[in-house]
Parts: sequence; C-alpha cells; structure tokens
Amino acid sequence: MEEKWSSLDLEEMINKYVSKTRIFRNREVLRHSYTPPYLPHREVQIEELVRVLAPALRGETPSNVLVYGKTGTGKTVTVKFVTDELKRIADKKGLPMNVIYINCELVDTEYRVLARLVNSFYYETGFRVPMVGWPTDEVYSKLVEILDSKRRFVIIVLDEVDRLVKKSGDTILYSLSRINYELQHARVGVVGISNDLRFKDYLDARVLSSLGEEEIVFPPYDANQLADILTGRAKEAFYEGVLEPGVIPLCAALAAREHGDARRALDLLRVAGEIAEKEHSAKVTERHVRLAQERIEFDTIAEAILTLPIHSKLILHAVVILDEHDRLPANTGEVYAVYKDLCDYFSLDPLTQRRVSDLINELDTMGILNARVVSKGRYGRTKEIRLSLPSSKLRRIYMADKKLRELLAFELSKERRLIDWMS
DNA sequence: TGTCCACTGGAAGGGAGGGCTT
DNA sequence: AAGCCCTCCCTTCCAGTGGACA
Repeated sequence: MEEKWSSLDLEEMINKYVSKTRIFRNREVLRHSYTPPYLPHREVQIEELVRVLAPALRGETPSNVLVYGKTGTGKTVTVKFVTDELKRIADKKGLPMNVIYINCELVDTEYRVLARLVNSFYYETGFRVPMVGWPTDEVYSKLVEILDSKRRFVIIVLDEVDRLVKKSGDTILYSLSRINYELQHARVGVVGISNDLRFKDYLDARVLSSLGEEEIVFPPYDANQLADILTGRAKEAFYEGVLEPGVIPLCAALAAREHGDARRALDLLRVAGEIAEKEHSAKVTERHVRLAQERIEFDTIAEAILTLPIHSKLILHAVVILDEHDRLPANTGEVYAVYKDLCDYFSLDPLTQRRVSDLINELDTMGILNARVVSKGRYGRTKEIRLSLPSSKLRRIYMADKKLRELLAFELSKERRLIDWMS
C-alpha cells in the first residue's frame, strides 16, 4: 500500500489538509444550536427570566412566562442558557429539577406534546407512550402520575408555541398551565416561546391569565449589536487575521435588513467561511459574504421546492407555465385548469379546487408564490397569483430533481394543446 | 341601487395509515 | 382479531363577499 504513495502526493495532501484547516478554528461556534458562554445585548432579558424562574430554587412554584420575539433574536438560546444554569445550580443544591425542551414546530399536536413530556421521563420510568394510539386524556393522566411520583420542579419549555396553538388550539396550554392544581408533590412552570408577536390574540382569556403571568420581549438586534455578536463568536470560530475587516459589518448589515436575525448573520459568516475554504483562499472577503447570501437564499428555496408533495409541485409548475406564456397574474380557476392538464399528463387524479386553493395559500406562506385575494367586481372574487421568484431560477432547481425534470418535458408534448386552451 | 360573478374559507366528516389494548 | 384512538389529507357542502356593471 505505502509504496503507492509518492512523496509528492503526500505533500499535496498535507497541504490541502493544512489549507483546509487554516480558516476555521472551530466552526461549531457559528451554528445556532451552539450556546455561547456569554450573550451580548440580552442582559435585561436574562435577568427577567431569572427573576421569574429562580423562585423554583427556593422551593416555590415558578411563574409561567411567555417569551416573544422574531426569529434570530436570541429567545431560544437565552432560555436554554438560563435553564441550563438553573438546572446546574439545582443539582448542586441537591434539588430535583427537570428541564424539558420541546420544539413545537415538530411536535405540533396536543397528543404529541403530552407524549413527548411523558417520554422525557423514560430514563426514570422505563416507560414510553407510543407516538399514536392512546386517548389523549390518558396520556395526560399518565403525565400527572409520573410528575407527581416525587417532589420535584419541572420547567417545560415550549418553543415555537404559536405554531402549536395555530394548528391544534390552546387546550394543551390550558391543561399545562393548570397542571399544578392536580399535583401534590411536584411543581411545574411553563415557558412559552413565540415568534409571533400577536400570539396572545389566539389564546383564550383563561389560558392567558395563567400562562401570560409574565412576559418577556426580545427586540430585534440592530446592525451594531449583530456585529458585536459576530465578533465574539468569530474570535472562537476563525483563526486570527482570516477575516477581512469588512466581513463582519457586511454580515451584520445584511442580517439587520432581515429583521435583525442573528441566526442569519451567523449563517452568512459560516457559509462565507466555507466558500473561502473551498476556494483555498487565505482570507474571507466581502465577496465571499455576497456569495454566501446568494447561496443561502437559493438553498432555502430549493430545499422547500424539492420536498414539496407532488400536487404542490404540479400547482407551482402550472403557475410557471402560465408565467412563461405571459399569463400572470392568474386567478385560481386558470391555475386549476392548467394543473388539471398536468395531472392528466402524469396520470394522476386531480385534487378538488377547494384543496388546490389551500395548497396555493401554503405556497404563498412559504414565499414561493404570491397569492392575494382581489375582487374583480362583476368578474368575481378570486386570488391573484404570481411567482415570487423568476421562473428561470425555478428551472435551475428542477434540474436537481429527476422527477421534476419530467415536468420540463411536459411543455414540449403539450404546448400546442395549451396554446389552444389559452386562446 | 341591486345583481351577480368566481371564487373564498369555514365546517364537517370520511377514510387510509399508523398504533394501541384486550 | 376486534375494537379503539390519533393524525393527515382530502372531499363535500355552503354561506359569504368586494366591487364592476346594468
């Protein structure tokens, strides 16, 4: 084996490896899952949170609290930071405390939240609730039973709780916020984290009175604050002198434009570093940041489109076809007609217009389409549908997917018929 | 001023697909 | 195997509607 390696190959390999590690000292620091030891510009919120939750350490019932702020304002990381610390201190004091973190984007029904809560005690009970199958109230009783099996403090963190409520209503919050009344030995505090500032509007007054006892608002970061955050992380993440001076301000400025999203700022910096690394460049430059910006935008949208269910893909493509025949904005009826043709071509049963109307709304929320309800008076009330990005970009994305590529064949064989239909 | 278009979007419910207990 | 239960995706039905037009 060894004799196959010439010293030249080896030297090249070593150089490659060396140059590969020259940019990043530790790129993990730039991921949003990373909890830094210090959170700049969140001192006020940290103190608020401590004030609300710390009573648990004195053996009192902690208040429930709602945490608001847009994405990337540091809500999750701050809550994790504080609860980790509480847990550490509680452990030191020999006080039994559990912190349970649930992201409601994935766990988005009452049943699943309860099941997840029960299952988080698996290590203690050796018991698991299946992800489906049980009556919901039985899971709840089981939870109460497990919680109350001994004296303890439990902090339940529900991240993206607005999603849960929009999808499944607020009964789960109601039961959780009242759960202390059913417990003899244990005490529960709920921390709800919401991206939606109008979240309270969705809540029943009874839930609001107990869950919204305390509120903490996380304002967006401005460009200077973002720059501070990035500077702190960059020290750890990059080797010295690797970043050109304009890089951090540019990342901060771009992210500040995006409602002060620290997550986006970190992504920009990390991806810029990765691009520089791939180019074997010795430095990360502003050009790399611009490339990173482009790539992140493209990747997000491409990912979303490629994972769409087939009918949504067909609907989207119907709009693309209409666009390429200069037929935008189109209304629901027109999109539906082309969509039905596409289904026909693929030998699929078309969905009803009602359902398609909902899927169009979904594509709109994802930012792929732009659908606005308008009234055309005599000619009815409908949606005005446009693409939110050029069809050429969509085509580039299609090429990455084998099945989607078939969509491109559609026009060739059906073009004449479509043109007939349109005139 | 009323009519009427082309839908919208809520409500209810079906049924397939998952999984439980007995 | 039978009898439940939950979720997801979808259909069916339908009252409601903003505004151009007669």
